[in-house]
Amino acid sequence: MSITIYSTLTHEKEVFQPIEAGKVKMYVCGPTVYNYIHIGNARPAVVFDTVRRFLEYKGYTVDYVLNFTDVDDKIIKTANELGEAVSEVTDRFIEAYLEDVKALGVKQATFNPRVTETMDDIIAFVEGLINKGFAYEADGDVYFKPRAFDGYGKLSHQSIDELRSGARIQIGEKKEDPLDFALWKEAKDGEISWDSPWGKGRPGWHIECSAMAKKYLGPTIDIHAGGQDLTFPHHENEIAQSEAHNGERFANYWMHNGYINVNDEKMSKSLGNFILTRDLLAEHDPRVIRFFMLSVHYRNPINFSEALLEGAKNSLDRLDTAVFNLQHRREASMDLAGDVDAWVEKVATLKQRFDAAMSDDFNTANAISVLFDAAKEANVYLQSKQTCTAVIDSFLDLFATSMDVLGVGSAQSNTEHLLDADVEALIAERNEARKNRNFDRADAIRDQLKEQNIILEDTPQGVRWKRGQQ
RNA sequence: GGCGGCAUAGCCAAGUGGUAAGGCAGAGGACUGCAAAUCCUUUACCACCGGUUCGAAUCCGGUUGCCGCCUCCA
Repeated sequence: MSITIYSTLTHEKEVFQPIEAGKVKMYVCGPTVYNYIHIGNARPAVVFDTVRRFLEYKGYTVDYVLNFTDVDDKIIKTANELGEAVSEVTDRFIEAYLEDVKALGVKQATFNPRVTETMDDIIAFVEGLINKGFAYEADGDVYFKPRAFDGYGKLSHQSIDELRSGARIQIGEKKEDPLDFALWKEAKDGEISWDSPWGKGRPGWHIECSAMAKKYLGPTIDIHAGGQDLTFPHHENEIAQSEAHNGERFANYWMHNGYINVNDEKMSKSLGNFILTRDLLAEHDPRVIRFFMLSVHYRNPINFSEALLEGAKNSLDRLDTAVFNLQHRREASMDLAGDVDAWVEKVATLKQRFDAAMSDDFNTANAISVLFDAAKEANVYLQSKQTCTAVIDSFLDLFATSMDVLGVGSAQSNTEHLLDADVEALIAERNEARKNRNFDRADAIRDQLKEQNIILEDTPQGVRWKRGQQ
């Protein structure tokens, strides 16, 4: 089954065809590291990690590049305010980013390049653009001329003249045209800087991604991704720089995720209405946060609230409980003939449906609904008087692999840890009491254990237990 | 002003031509000593008005409302 991807370039779903068979070159714009990330920043990390996981599940080798912008105005400002070196600030927040994102189940990128470590490539890139006539030096600065690049505006679907009316000329600008944007900025006094053919300075924002993508993935990449707000100007400029410089198509598929909103307004650092990822992680199960983000298609906005997160938790509980039911019942199952094949076939169909949903522009919302159907089927099967290990295993395998694709793993088994001997003794005593229809005593024991956060459940296959909510 | 997106049950959310998936919450029932878990049943004039079509939530035009980009932003 082929995978389709909605590309911002065409506003259509396109069949995914990698440049190189079996391989995917993917570039995701990473954070500017001057602060802890909020959950809006976490969404692309989670979404594109899921894209990557699915591609890997389909057998592709994915080269996944996520850059860190570790020099920029805001970083310098933050460093000055804190009285720290730029590198102290960036090291700290890069580490924090990686921690946050790891907690959310995001796999490590193949490469995590930093601007400050890619300076030679960036400078060479800028030189190349000047040599080809797409850029010019102006008193220590270097600017790119969008008008020199045929096709500027093709990603954001704006014509160059319409853009022009929105552009502003600031006093003291050295630009020839208001549309021009900086590739290199001359250093101000005392500012962190690098030597270049144009004097001391540092790169503009957009050039880093063009240089890094080329360095780590080559002139043409398969998928370039990022938040919707990067479409213009950032990605538009990247295309212009890269295609002007390399003379070939920059990226085949452009993916942009929607925002996380608070009260239907975009969550952003500038609006100040953000929720820090680590604050949320401190109070909620990371799996729930990730599941919440994936319960909506990645291109649609998500409205955030505690109530909605609670709903996501309850939903995920249903899947976890189904897995728990399967695991528990597996112990009492056996090798059976009967309608085993029919059930295994049914599970295979569910798996195909999951695949189909994910193949359709990574429709995680639909993929998750398939898992709920699977939970229903599994529970129906578990009502059988006798269950077959092979069927249960096929269900368990379905949940394990598909939840791994979504990056929500299966919940670690609640019964992983053994019980204390005296708890075991109490359970035994309760079983005896129930046998003798001494329900007062049985219920007292159940209540007592509940206070220790151990929940007892009587099933036809005997009593089972799990840890309650903490 | 230019460009783009969205409007589906109490809530969340899929669904691009054939009379509306899934989850949460609610109600009723079954099962259970009681619970839990589970199963069954139950809830939609798809923002509004026109049009195209045998047939539209889905396509076209218009209206209203909300949001975003055009400036740092995931």
